[in-house]
Amino acid sequence: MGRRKKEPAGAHRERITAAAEKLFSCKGITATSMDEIAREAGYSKATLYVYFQNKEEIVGILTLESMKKLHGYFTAALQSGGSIREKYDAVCQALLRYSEEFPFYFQTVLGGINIDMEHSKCPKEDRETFRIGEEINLLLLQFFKEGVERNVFRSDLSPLPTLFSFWGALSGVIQLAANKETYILQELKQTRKEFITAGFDMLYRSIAKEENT
Amino acid sequence: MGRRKKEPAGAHRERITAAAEKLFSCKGITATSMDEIAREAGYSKATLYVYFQNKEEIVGILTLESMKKLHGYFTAALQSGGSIREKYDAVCQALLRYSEEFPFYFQTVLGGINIDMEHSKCPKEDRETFRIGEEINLLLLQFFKEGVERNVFRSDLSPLPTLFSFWGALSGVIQLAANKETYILQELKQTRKEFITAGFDMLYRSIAKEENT
Amino acid sequence: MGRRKKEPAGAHRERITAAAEKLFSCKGITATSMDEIAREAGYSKATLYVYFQNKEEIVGILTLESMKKLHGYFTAALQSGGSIREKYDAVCQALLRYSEEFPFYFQTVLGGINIDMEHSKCPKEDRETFRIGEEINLLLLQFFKEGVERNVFRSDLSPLPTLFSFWGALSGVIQLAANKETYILQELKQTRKEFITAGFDMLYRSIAKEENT
Amino acid sequence: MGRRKKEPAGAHRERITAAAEKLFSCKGITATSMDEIAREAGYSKATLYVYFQNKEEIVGILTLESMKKLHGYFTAALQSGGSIREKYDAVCQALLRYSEEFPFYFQTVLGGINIDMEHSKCPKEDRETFRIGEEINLLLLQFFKEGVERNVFRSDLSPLPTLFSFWGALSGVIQLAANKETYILQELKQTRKEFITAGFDMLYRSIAKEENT
DNA sequence: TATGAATGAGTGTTCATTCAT
DNA sequence: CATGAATGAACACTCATTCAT
Repeated sequence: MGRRKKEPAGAHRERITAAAEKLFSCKGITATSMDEIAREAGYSKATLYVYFQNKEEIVGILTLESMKKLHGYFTAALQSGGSIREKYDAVCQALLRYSEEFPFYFQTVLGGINIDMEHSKCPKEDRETFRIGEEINLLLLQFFKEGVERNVFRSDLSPLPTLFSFWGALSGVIQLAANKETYILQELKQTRKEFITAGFDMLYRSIAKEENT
Repeated sequence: MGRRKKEPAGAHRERITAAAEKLFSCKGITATSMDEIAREAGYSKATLYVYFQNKEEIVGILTLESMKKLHGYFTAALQSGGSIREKYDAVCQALLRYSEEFPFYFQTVLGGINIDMEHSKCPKEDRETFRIGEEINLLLLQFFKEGVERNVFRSDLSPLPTLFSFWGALSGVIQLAANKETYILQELKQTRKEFITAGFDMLYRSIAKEENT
Repeated sequence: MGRRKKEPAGAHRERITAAAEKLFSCKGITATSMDEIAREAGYSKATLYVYFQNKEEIVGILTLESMKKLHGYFTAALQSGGSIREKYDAVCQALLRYSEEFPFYFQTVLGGINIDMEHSKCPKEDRETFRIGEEINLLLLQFFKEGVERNVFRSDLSPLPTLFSFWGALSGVIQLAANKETYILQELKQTRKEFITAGFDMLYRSIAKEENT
Repeated sequence: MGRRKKEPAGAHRERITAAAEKLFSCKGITATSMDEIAREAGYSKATLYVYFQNKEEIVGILTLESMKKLHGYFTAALQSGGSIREKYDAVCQALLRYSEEFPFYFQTVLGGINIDMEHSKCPKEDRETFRIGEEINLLLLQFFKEGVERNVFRSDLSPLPTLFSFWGALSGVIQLAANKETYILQELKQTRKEFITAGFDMLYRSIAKEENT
């Protein structure tokens, strides 16, 4: 009868999420079946349902984890003392790194996080993901405002819309670079990294004051 | 029951692709079944396979069609006499319009068109899609060069990489605006159109000469 | 085999059967999983199999227990001194009470108890259930005979078949009342109890002598 | 396996419902899987879903069909000119016959038909089943009233509640007879039919005027 | 040409049960 | 004794695709 304390969620959950993450990265989320995750993790399919309620929960947990990492990357990028421009580069690199580590959540994060996230019905992982997303927005917003105060970023832009537009643009460049890597290499004679770096550079002008470009 | 009159096979194909397009736009490509397409088009499911090898071919054809339309939109946008800025706006609106009319091909076009497109194995529709994509690139490249020549666009940017980066950025803004419409409305107090227009504006600075912003 | 010096294993079994009974009453037998029983009882799922061979055994034990209760109810109903009619009412109320306390065993008891009950293969609980069922039959049979002797019940009916028919009829009325409670309320403007009481009344005439109705 | 030739529309549906009915009768509805129905009908499982939306639809159709038959049996029983008593017997036999042909719908009909049947959401088969059930009620109600008018049935009973009680009692006798057939044979030395007939007889007294018993 | 008929290979999910520790 | 871990077998349902006619 002695109730056990909540154990630090088992190594099983991690093995399973690791397998799922691997497959999701390769083939995408919907194209990955629970059967495949089970096989990859070395369990039977039924075992997955011992540790997770359903596929959605696995996806949700992985999305949350990725979001936490992204938050960490951004925090690190912005805490590094340095010029606004240096921080800008660090932020861009942070998002790039994230997109490489979590290609499919990158899409989800770009695309899917929706309205009622903070409201009732959805699983707590998703709500937490949303909350961290909001924190990230705040982080970047403060950075933008700092840039404006330091006279580096343009002061005629309203911060929040700019932040969102910029986020979209940055993600778009990264996504395109990922999707057309070979094409870029062949036609532009550039590596993906070179291409993206040039893209980040280009986008910098859209928010920087003229004298700082 | 109703045997059709003899019609050019093309008419059947068009009826089918029209039905498919309608459904794809509403529910997405993977969420649309061949059954539904057949019902919508007024044919039996088996008939679809008389006119198309498989679902992929239908998607490919529709992608090609959408690409042709995009080409048309861009051509029109650039032929309209006007300032570079006016053409810039027209080009942006063209892409926006395309993204609204063909939300799912927009993603495909952004994301999926791949390496061996010009090579052997893939269906000729996909190759044609690729070819028109190349033409679009050319179109936009000429516009960019014209802008540079007219001293409106920056001359320190290498044209082709800039074109691609910009394409990615633009698409990213449009995509984000579509995905987060409600969020934007609630948090930014902006309609999607307002948000996107501001985004296009912002991005203009990334390629325009300082004195022209 | 004197080996139960320590914790009475019976206590565990009781906790488990109590949990099972609670859930069976709420959701039905098949809709209740071993997982839920274990959770409700505060044990691990595997532990259930320490104390019970399988789910069937739990059901069997609970059925037996319910049968014992029914036996008790009938005994009490018949021991209360009183007229035949009063005892009749008490017996009916006893069955009604049982059907309310054990809705699912009621169905089992009505429906399922079968042929080879007294023979070899089936678990001893089921055999015991059967035996008590027989005792109940005896009890009711004596009551019927008493009624005949006292000139209250008709003497032209052969006791055993009448008993069974009557048992079926009574159960049928109770069952229908339970299943159509809402319907009865809406169409008949009667509560379930009122309906059932009237039903018991009606059925009384089928066995009572004319001058006693 | 082998492909079928063209057949009159609905032949497939009939083959499938026939197979389903057979299995439902043997093993019960929930214990019968779509796989088994398919095998029994000589189709693949997927084929079932060509002809029926889901398992529920099959059940619903079969329930409706059985209800129609029951309605027919009752109508025939009541149209046969004859005394009230003769009609009474015919009605009882009709229900008995129904219970033999459709043992599981018998249970459903006894038990499950519920409140909102006539309302919005449920499939049209279920609504139709409900409607026919209502018609049956009317039929039997008229019969009861006729019996009262002809001074054969007791006039002190309110018709509708009596009808329902009686329906429950009758069904209960039939059900018990079906479930305990062997037991009855062994202990009562009666065939099921004999037992049931005696039961019907017994129940007749519960509604008949004394002088008519 | 057009289709009615049919299905293999999945999909996520559930659950009673086993067994090493 | 108790359980954490694991699973085989089943479930209802889906869908792109095939083929005889």
